[in-house]
Amino acid sequence: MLKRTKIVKLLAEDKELPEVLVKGWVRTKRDAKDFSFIEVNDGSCLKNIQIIANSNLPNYSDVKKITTGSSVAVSGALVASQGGSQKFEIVAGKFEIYSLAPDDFPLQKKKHTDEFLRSIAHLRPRTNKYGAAFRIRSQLSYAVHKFFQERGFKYVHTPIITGSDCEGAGEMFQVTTLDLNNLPRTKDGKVDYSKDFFGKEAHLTVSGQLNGEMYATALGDIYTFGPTFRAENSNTPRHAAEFWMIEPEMAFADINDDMDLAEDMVRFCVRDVMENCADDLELFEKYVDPTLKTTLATIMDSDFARITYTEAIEIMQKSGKKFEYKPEYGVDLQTEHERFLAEEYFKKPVIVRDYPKEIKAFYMKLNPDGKTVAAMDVLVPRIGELIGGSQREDDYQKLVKRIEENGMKEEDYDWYLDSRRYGSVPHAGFGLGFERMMMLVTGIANIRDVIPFPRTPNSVNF
RNA sequence: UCCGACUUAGCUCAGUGGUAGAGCAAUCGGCUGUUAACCGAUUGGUCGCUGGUUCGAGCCCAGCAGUCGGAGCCA
Repeated sequence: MLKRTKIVKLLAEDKELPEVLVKGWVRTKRDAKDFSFIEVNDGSCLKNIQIIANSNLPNYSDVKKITTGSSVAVSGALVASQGGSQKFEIVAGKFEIYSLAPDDFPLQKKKHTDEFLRSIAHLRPRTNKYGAAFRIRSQLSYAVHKFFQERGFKYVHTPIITGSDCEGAGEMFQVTTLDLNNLPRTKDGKVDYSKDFFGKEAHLTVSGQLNGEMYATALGDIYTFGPTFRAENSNTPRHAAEFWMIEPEMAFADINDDMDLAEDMVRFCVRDVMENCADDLELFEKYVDPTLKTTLATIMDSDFARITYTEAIEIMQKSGKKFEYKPEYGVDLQTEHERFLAEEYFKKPVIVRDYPKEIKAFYMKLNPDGKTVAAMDVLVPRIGELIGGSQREDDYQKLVKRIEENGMKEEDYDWYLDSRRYGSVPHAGFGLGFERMMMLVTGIANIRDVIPFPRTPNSVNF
C-alpha cells in the first residue's frame, strides 16, 4: 500500500515519481473549464504542493466543491510543473476528501491582521505566517536542548507548583482546592491553609532558579526549560502571564563564565534556526521585519558589547540624547535606555554588568566594592532585556544578611541556604525568556504571536 | 495599573447631524495552465454596550466594556 509522503520531502526530490500520496489541508483552489488547481499544505513546510485535478476523476463533481480548509488525501504522479512558481506538482489519480470545510471557515485566501488571528488562535497555525512561526519555535526549542546537552549540561525538571511563596521575582498565581465561596478560617479570621490541598499556601512558579541552584551544586552544570507564571498586570507586547523560561546554572563559574555562556547560547540558537528554517525565516524577512537577516547576521558575526552599569550611565549622560527618564547612578535602566544602548549606540547586543545592589535580587553576589552585585543583563535591539543573570552569593553569612536587608524571612529559605552550608561553591546562571528569543529570531513584535495560546491579563481563551 | 487611540458586513476599512457604503471573502455562473488567478451576478448590518442632548445620532456628550500602542513591573 502506498504510504504518505510529507510535502517537505516531495519538494526536495530531484526527479519525477510515478506515484506518491499526500495528505493535508486545502489552502486555495482555482478552477479552469476542465480541471482545477488545488493547493495543499500539510504543515511540514511553508510551501504548498499544487494538485492538478482533471475532470476525468470519477468524483470530479465532488472535487469541484472543495473549499479552503478542507482536508484531503491525494495520490498520483509527481511531475515537473508547467507553471513557473513551483518545481513539482501532482496529477491526481485518486482524490479522497476527508472533510469539506463549511463556507464559514474563517481563514480567507488573503492577509489577515495579527489581532484578528489572535481571536482565532486555535486556527492560526493553518496560515503561512503562524505555521512558519511555530515550526521555528519547535526548532528553537530543539536548539536550546542541543546547545546545553552538547556541553554536558543536565536537564532538570523544577516544580511548577511551589510552596515557596517568595521566590523573589514578582506576583504569583495561587493554587488552591479550597472553596472560595466558603473559606475555612482560623480563630483570628485568616484563611486556614492547613485545610488546603498541600496543608499550606501554594503558588505557580515564577522561576526555577532556587531549585536549579540545588541541582547545579550536585550535578555541576544544569538547565531548566519550562513554563513560568507571573500574575503581574502587565499589558505590553513583551509580557505574558504564562511563558517559557530557560535557566542554566553552572557550579564553579563566575560572572564572566555566565556572560560567555549567554552569548554562546544566543549565537548557537540563532545559527541553528538560520540553518534549519531558511524558508520560514525568509517569510519573516519579506513580510514582517525587512531588517531581520541583518540583525541575525550581526548576532552571529560580532561579539556582544560588554560594559558595566556605571559605564552605561556615563555613555548615556555624555550622549547628549534627551531621555524621558534621566540616566543617573542608582536608577534601573529604563526601556528607552536599553533600546538606546542596543539599537543606537552599539547597534548590536550588549551585556551590562555590575548593577547597584539596591536594584537587584538578594541572591546576587556582592562585588568587592561593596556597592554593586555581579549581575548581567543581555540587551538586544527591539526587545530590550533578553536575559537576566548573575553570579550567586555563595557566602552563607552575606546571603543571610541580604535576605534580612530585603525584608525577607530567613526561615522561608532554610532549604535553599543548605547549598551555602554544605560545600558552597562559586556558581552562576541566568534566565532567558524563550518567547523573547522567538521575537528576536522571527521579528514578530508581539509576544502573543510567538506562543501558541497566549495567556495575558483578562485573556485565557482556548 | 497609568496615558493615548480605536470599536461600522465574515475580514480590512470609508462614512463630521437628515434613507448604511467600498474592496476582499462567501454563494451562483463564466473562463485557453492558474499562482492571494481572472470576468459577471447575488447574498450579507441591533454602526461595542448603557444612558443623555436633538424634530432627527454611526456622527455630539457621559459612563462602562473590549482591542491596540506607549509607560511601569520583568523574562
